[in-house]
Parts: sequence; structure tokens; C-alpha cells
Amino acid sequence: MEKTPRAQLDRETWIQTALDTLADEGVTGVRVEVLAKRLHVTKGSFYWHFKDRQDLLSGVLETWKDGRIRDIIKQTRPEAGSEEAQIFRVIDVYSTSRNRKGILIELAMREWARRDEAAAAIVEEVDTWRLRCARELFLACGVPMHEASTRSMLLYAYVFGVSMMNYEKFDGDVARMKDDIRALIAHSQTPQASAKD
Amino acid sequence: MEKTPRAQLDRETWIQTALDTLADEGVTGVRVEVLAKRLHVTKGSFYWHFKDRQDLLSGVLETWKDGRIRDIIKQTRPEAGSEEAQIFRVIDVYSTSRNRKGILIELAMREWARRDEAAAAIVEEVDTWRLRCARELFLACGVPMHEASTRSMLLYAYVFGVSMMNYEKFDGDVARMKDDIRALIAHSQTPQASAKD
DNA sequence: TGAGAACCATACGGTACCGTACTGAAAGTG
DNA sequence: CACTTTCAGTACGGTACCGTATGGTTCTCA
Repeated sequence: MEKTPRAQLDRETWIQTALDTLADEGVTGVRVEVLAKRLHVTKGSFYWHFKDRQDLLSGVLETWKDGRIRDIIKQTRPEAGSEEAQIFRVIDVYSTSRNRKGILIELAMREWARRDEAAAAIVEEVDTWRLRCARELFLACGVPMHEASTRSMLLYAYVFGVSMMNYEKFDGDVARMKDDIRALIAHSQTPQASAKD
Repeated sequence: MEKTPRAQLDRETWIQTALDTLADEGVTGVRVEVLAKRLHVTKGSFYWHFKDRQDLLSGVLETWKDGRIRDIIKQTRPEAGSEEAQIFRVIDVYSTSRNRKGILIELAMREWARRDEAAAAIVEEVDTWRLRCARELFLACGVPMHEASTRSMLLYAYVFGVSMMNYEKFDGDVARMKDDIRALIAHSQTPQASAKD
């Protein structure tokens, strides 16, 4: 992925490397001379493909946005009868460490959005898509409108939040806790028979 | 707070300014020459109070940790009968924009923790305290052990997650949604009568 | 095969940092 | 009032960046 000795680079390659670096170091870490080193070229190449650093960052935003929107649409495409399974899958995608890089990019993106108008607009667009798509799933499960909105909001706040916590030292069966939370978010009812006392 | 013309500075002042800068710019933004400018001195002062930049950062971590632990203990100190109100308060502290700076520091801290062992250890310690204290509150409300663990985890994941989302463009009564989520997290029962259809 | 386009390397000036060494001034203390 | 301690200023070398200018390859295609 970054060892082709004679290959020519293009915008996409630079943007992908920028995304990798974004995940590892955050926006402030995506610096042109660093990326160049990572790709085994000099920045002479970079400034041929891009006007300046900002040009690259704009490309990163667009690429990420398109990918995320395509993704959420695919994940929530109506599959009559299995809507609840789809909700579980949406939660799992960002709850497991199977998608570590995606989660890191997600967090870096939001960190970026806190300090940059353009990034904030992109994240807002993506979040809106996600909330709307998840709500559709809840509606398809028979959940009424307002509650569907509420649950989709809780769903995303939870998955992002949990990816930011350090709970390794907390005593408790974390795996089971996560299962219960997932059920609590997805079901109209409380986790069955977790009742009082 | 940063206009005393002849005053001598001490470690605490530098650390406080570092925390302010941390909230605005993240760890990579707390640079000694920048802080010096903000305090209207030169870095000659800084290097008298601190060995180097890392020394300052360690101080920031300790200060933050102590403050957060003191805080959560205070917030969850048993007040027989009003445990549920206390849970609501814990949620509100990080869900409203009344505590903007605290939230920004919280997020910056976790961003830092993703790339630094020392910061990660501090955040883990703070999170563990919070989860344990919140669980005590749920236990005092009569919630059984495992569910108390689960709910306190959901509580914190939610408040951190929601502080990272951009949902302004999402159509829905966000204020009411937040109220419902709070109730869903706090109550043993589902939000009463939010029923189906 | 030769001219132009596409692509990358090299070299440069400029800025923003870190950390050190040293100097200078004010505050406390006998 | 000397004299020391406590602080802050100044000046320096070093690194890591950004962006530009310009030259050198390699590819394309008539």
C-alpha cells in the first residue's frame, strides 16, 4: 500500500494516507512532509497534486463524507422483517474493536470539527443522515415517531461515547453489560426480566 | 485572570492556563511559548517553574484528576431519598451547555489519552471512579447490581457521546428527546407511557 | 524520435516551536 | 543597607514544518 517503487501517486493515494494519519495523530498530525515521508516521496509530489495543505484536508472531508453516507444507507436499506437485526448491526459496527480504524477516524473527525467550521458542517451532515436512517429502522419496527428519534439519538451518542471511555478497570461483566445496553436501546421494552430486585 | 501587571506567577497559574488552552486547542496546542504570550511573560518564567513541557503536562493531568474525583464524590454523596434526583443531576452536568468548558476539557483529555499512556491511565482512573459512584446511586435506588453497572456505563457513554454529536439539523424536539433519554437511563422502567403507537 | 505533459527531487526563505545559558530586576532577610 | 533568593527577560542553536521556484525524469503520442 506504500511500497510501490516506481508507481505514480494520485490524489486518492494522498488522501488515503492522510486518513490513516488522521486516525493515528489527529488533524494536526496530517502534515505534508510527514505524509511524503510515509509515501517515500518528497513534497514536490504533493504540491503537484494539491494547491496546499488545506486543499488536501478538503479532499479528506469529502472522501470521508461520501463513504460514511454510502455506508449508512447500505446498512439501513430496508430488509423487511429483519429491522431489529439491522439495528443491532448498526450498534455493533461502532461498538466492537473490529472496526478500530473507523472508530479512530470518527473520533479524530469530531475533534477536528470542534475547531473547524468546514469539518463541523461535514460531521453535521453525516450525523443527520445517520440519525434519519436509524430512525427509519425504528419506525419499521413499529416504534412511534418521537420515540424513534429519541432511540436513534441515544444509539449514536452511546456508540460514540463508549468508544471514548476507559472502563477496563471497572469491575463488572462488560460483555454482558454491552449486550444489555444494546437490548435497552433497540427494544421498545426494557431488557426482559432485568426487573427490580 | 491574566492581566495582573506586576504579579509573580506560580505553577498553578501556568497549569490553569494550560487547561484553558487544552480546552480550546487540544494537547498539541498547549505550547510553552503560546502560554507565555497568553500570560504576558516570556518563557524564561516557564522554565523556572517547570523542568520542561512534559513537566507541565504531568501537572495538568494531576490537577484534572484530583478535581474530577473530588467532584464526582461530592455529586454522589448519599442524600437518602433523593438518589434519583442525583442521577439526573449527574447527567445534566455533562449534557447541558452550562458546563461548556468542562466538556471541552473532557473531550480534549480523551483525545490526549488515545495517544499517551500517562493520560490514558489518568482517564481510566477517573472513569472508574465515576462508574463506581454512579453505580452506588443506582444501587441506592433499588436497582440490582448488574443492572446498576450497566446503567452507569450507559449513562457516561451517553453524556460523552452526545457532547460529540452535531444534531442541530436533525428534525425532532431535541429538548424532549434528551429528557426522555435521561428518564430511560435513570428509571428501572422504560419511560412510562411512551408506549407503542 | 522528438516535443510536450505529467510527475518528482532539490534547494531555499520563512515561521513557530523547544530548550539552554546567561543577564537583570525585584522581594525578602539579616 | 548589603546580600541572597526568586523570579522574568534576552539571546542563541536546533528542529520541524509550510510553500515556492526551478530543475530533472519519465511517460505519451504524433
